[in-house]
Amino acid sequence: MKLSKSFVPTLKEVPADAVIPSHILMLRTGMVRMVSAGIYSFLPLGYKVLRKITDIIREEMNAIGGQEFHLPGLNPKEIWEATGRVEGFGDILFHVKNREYVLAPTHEEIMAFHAKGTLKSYKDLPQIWYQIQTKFRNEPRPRSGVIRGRQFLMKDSYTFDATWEDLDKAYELHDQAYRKIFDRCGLKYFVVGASSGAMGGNKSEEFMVKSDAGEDTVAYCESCSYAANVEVATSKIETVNRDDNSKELYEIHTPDVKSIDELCEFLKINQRETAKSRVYIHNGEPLLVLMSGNDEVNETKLNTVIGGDVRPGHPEELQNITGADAGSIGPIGFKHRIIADNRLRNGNNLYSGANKNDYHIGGLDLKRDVPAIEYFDLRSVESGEGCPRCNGKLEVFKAIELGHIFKLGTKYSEALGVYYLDEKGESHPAIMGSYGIGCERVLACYIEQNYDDKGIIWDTTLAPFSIHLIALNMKSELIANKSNELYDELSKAGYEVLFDDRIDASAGFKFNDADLLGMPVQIIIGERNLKEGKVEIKNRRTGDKDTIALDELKLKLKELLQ
RNA sequence: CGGGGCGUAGCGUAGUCCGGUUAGCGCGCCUGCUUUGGGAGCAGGAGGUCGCAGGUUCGAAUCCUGCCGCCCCGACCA
Repeated sequence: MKLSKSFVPTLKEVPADAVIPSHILMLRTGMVRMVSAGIYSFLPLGYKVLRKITDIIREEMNAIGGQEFHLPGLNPKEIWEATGRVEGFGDILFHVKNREYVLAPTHEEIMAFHAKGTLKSYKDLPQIWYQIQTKFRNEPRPRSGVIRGRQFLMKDSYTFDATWEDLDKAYELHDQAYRKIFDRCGLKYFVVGASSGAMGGNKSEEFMVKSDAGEDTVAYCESCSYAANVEVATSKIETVNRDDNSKELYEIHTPDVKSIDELCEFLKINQRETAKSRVYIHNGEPLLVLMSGNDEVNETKLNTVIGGDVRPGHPEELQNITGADAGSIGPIGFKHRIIADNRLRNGNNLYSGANKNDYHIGGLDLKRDVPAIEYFDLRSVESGEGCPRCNGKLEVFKAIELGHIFKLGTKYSEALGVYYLDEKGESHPAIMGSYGIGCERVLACYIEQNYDDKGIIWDTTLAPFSIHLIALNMKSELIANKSNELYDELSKAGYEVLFDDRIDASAGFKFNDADLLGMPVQIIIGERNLKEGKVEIKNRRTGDKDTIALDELKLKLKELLQ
């Protein structure tokens, strides 16, 4: 492709609205342009890369027996009402104003609709159906460029099986296919076991990429690949001491001491000798949660453990319930349910609030003084804590979800009537699985992992072009002729070549554009070298430059672009 | 939906607090000449509903009211 005739609007300056590297670089390289919040147009260069990603996905899906569909984005609302998901999705679902249609945010319903009455016998199963289609979700806050959009491209597949064992196989096939896809795309990713949330169903795994732009926080162990969302992650930590002798309870005057840090400072003690109190309102009743030192209450874990409605108490409520303000609350004299984090189990000689402002108590023995206490895992793991599976250390960081595989079960087949007859002629709902990949996220994550201060660094697999041919001065007849000749020759040899044949762009301008666009190999045609029958070849990733004879070029390219 | 920031030419911005000529600058764009190994030089030129609507005023980018849009943090989220 000749740059002089192409629409590749690169930007020298950083657009004000872009913050994360992938967003900035996708705008600067002219891959995408925003139309509205969370709505992007893909320009030719960006679309070329997106196509390479979907081609890889398609190949790997076909390899496990997937059959590609093309489904409508516009869906009758009726079908969505059948599964209760008009309500389920709520404001996330886009509604069409002048018809009873919705814009599909995913396609379980439509796939099940097609399966109904056609997958009639166990002999028709299993099936793997997939599509690569635009989804619509009215995200309250689109962000990070293409990573969270209101309209986005997703590969979604759905499996229909007769038995749970067969579902396991379909799930396993997807698991393997996803690993191949992300490996081929050159991404560093990891896999997290997750709860399946609003999708309904049993087991699920998320394929994640570490990134500050991520929306999930995960704990990961480098040595054994343990990975879990912090909402469920556990770690190996030391529990608090239980001394041989329990002291008696005693009151301490602690003026203006509110936080655990202040208490530790005031009493010259370690935070593990303290029990922090947090008051929640659970189904209308007060609930005291005790944590060791500065450990934070993980509200997701709390919710899972006790169920129902939970919220932190308001300041006035705390005063009414305990007679004290936050910072002076404690378990002694608290007349409602008390639960504590496992770390505090059976601790004694602890310090805690006295339910009286400016007073704390010492000598607290949870076993003796709070007999009705219940222990649960309630804390969030932190970086540096021990991996629960091996002797490694956990790292806690933000991550982007690239793909998600679910064992759905029979929710949709039952709601939409996808039943088959088994060998005995008995009717059963088909057992479904659902598997998604965010295609633009693959692109954005690749860039997040492969850039430098000059621009993007493409590997050959996803690169829009493998060779960036730079003719330094197109007004020189020698250069113009030779570079055009090379362009034809390399194109015929099967290389995808981006030819910077712009007549008025200066050398430096072309170099910087080439580094920004980031094709794996640059071939630089300059007058000096050319007069000696030589060209320069540059490896974008390493920055290595070689001046080589023209007749060595093909060999060198083979070496660099294998 | 809560908090914060922003909206001036294609992009990046100054001016806004404290109202007063023709709204300034850099990049980009157009024309001509020169230049071509790391974002060229000179000369000339085009391009603006100052987000929108209303108000105050002799006079509004600037002050007031309402609305819209965009970014960030939080809440929410396959």
